[in-house]
This record gives sequence, structure tokens and C-alpha cells, in this order.
Amino acid sequence: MGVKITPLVQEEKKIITFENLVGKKIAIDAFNTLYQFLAIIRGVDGSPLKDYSGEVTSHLSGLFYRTINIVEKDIQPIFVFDGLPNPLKMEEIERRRTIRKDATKRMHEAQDLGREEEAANFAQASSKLTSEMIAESKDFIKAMGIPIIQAKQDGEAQAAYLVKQNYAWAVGSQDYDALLFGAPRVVRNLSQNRTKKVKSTTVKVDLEWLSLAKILQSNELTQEQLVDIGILTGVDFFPGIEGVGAKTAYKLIKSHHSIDSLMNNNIEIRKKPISESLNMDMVNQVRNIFLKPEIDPNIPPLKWKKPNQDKIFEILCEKHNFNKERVTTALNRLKKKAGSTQRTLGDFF
DNA sequence: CTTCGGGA
DNA sequence: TCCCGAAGG
Repeated sequence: MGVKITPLVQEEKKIITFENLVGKKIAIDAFNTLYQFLAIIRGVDGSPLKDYSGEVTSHLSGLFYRTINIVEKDIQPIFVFDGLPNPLKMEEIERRRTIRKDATKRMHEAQDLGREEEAANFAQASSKLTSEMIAESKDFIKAMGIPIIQAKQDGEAQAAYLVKQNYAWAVGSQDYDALLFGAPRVVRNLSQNRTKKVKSTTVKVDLEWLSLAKILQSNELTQEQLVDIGILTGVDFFPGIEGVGAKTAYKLIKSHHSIDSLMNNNIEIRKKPISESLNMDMVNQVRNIFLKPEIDPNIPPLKWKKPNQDKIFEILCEKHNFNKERVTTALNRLKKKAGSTQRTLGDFF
């Protein structure tokens, strides 16, 4: 999931802090964030947090506490939700569905055999975001007083548009797809940057910032070429060419300038003529998704309001059994900041 | 992931 | 007060 162009952006990653984002609006990819919470927020046995009726609540817990942290740091989040998927994404969606089904099966098998760690790992990959969860998340975000933008199709495309048009300063996402959609800036790891455990060792996860212009400049690429590299390595709308990663794709595009040229010369990639893997019709369709994305150009006024306390208690405590004292403590932090219009401080960037 | 709380 | 393991739902 997501375009794999890490080697191309590695050099241009800049580690920042929350202070560097004070007063800035960040268009957060909501689906990306919700899936992250579902995969990560889990009990010791690997199962997600659930209310008494067995409904998953990990995403609400994540949304609540993280959004409060962001707002408390004088950053203005905007949650951008995916619309209907592009038809070319269906294959990828089906692929993910299969992975989820398989993971669910393996999780149950591991549970039956008492292999807890294994079960926990498969549990992570089996999490699903249902339409009910999406709808409730939207209600909940609104109750927190945070604006929501509904994308026509891809949330990353809409979020990229918000940044291009200066409605927001950066896209917040773990994926690099927004860069292919032309987002001038992307912020990753928008969380309390501390340490996280990866197989008994702890790694530092830094808040980082990427500039599209700098990435294109340092790699001497055009936006069109970056998209072509994405197509060769694989994106949500096209699987790419087997065995071709970012580095290979980069070399191919640098030496031939475009996929058209690779096709015209019918270049061999891993002992196979490229024409067996690609056709220009498909390539142009995928290029269009990134270069001329389906977005909603009409952006309603973005407003950060005071939280609707009753609604938050209703969703979290009454409906989903969150501890009222904990929620109150966090809510008080939110109330202190929300609705106040902070001026942009400094000009770090 | 984020918060909480108890021991150093 | 800091740190780290456990809990949260």
C-alpha cells in the first residue's frame, strides 16, 4: 500500500518538531490515520480495543488523544476522507481484502494453537475499517470541532489539492502518494514523537517533513517523471513491473526520460521486453489519476470550533464505554485550545 | 498509539 | 522526577 519511493526522498527528509508546525494547517489523510490506529492500538493479546458489545474502538481512542495533542500544540488539523475509489484501484482493494481474510484465518489458527505472539501479528493485518466506523469517525471529529473535507475519490489527492491551493500547509500521511498527486509538502509521523518498540528493540520515530520541490530538484526529476517512476515500481492503481523498485525505476527514467521512450525502444527489464509488462493506454490512465486527479475544487470555509462535549461523551462514554474521568481530563485540554485562533509564529521554513 | 501509575 | 511496563475499551 502506497508508492515505494523511499530511496528518492531519504535525502530530503527533514526532522522537525511540533513547534515548527505551530499555526499551520495540516490536511490529514483520515483513512491512512484510522488504519494506522486499528493496526497499532491493541491489547496485550493483539486484539483491538473494544466496547462491551464487541465493537472495535481503537480508532476512536487514537483519534481522540492524538487530535488533542495536535490541537494543544497549536496545529490546525483538517481530516480528509476518501470518496469512492477510482475503478483502477479495485484490484488493489481486492488484493488487500484477500490479505485481510488470510490474516484473519491464520490469526484464529494461531489462537487455537496457543501461539499468542503469532496471533497478535496476524490480528494486526486483519483489521478492517467498516462504513459504520467511518461514519462514526466523521461524527466524532466534527464533535471535536475539527473540520472535515470529503474527497471525490482519493483522500491524498484532495489533501494535495488543499496544500496546492494554500488551504493547508502540508498533507499529513504516512504514505508518499500525496507527492505523486503534487502535494508541495508532506508531514509524516504526526504523533508524540517518542520511541516505539520493534521486536524488543526501541527505535526513535521522528516527526518529518518533505518538500516536493526539493525532492524533484535533488533527483533532477519533473513531476511527470516522478509519476512514471511510481508507475514502474507500483502504485495503488497499477501493480508496476515485477522486480522493479525505486532505484531501478529511477535509473530507467533518468536514462530514457519517460515511459514512452522505454516503450518506444522496447527496453528489456529483467530479461523481459517492457511491452510485455506495460501498455501506454494503461500508463496514461494512471498518469492522469496523479496529474489530473478527481478532486472537489469547492472547499467550504474551514472552521475549528469548540468541542461539543455532550456529543463526545455520548459517542465515547455512553456508546463505547470509555472511562468518563479519562475522557474529561483529555477534553479539558482540548477545550483550553480549541476555537482560539493562534497566529503563525516564526518562519522556520 | 497514548495515558496512567508505581517503583527507582 | 524520571522511567518503564501495563492498561485502555
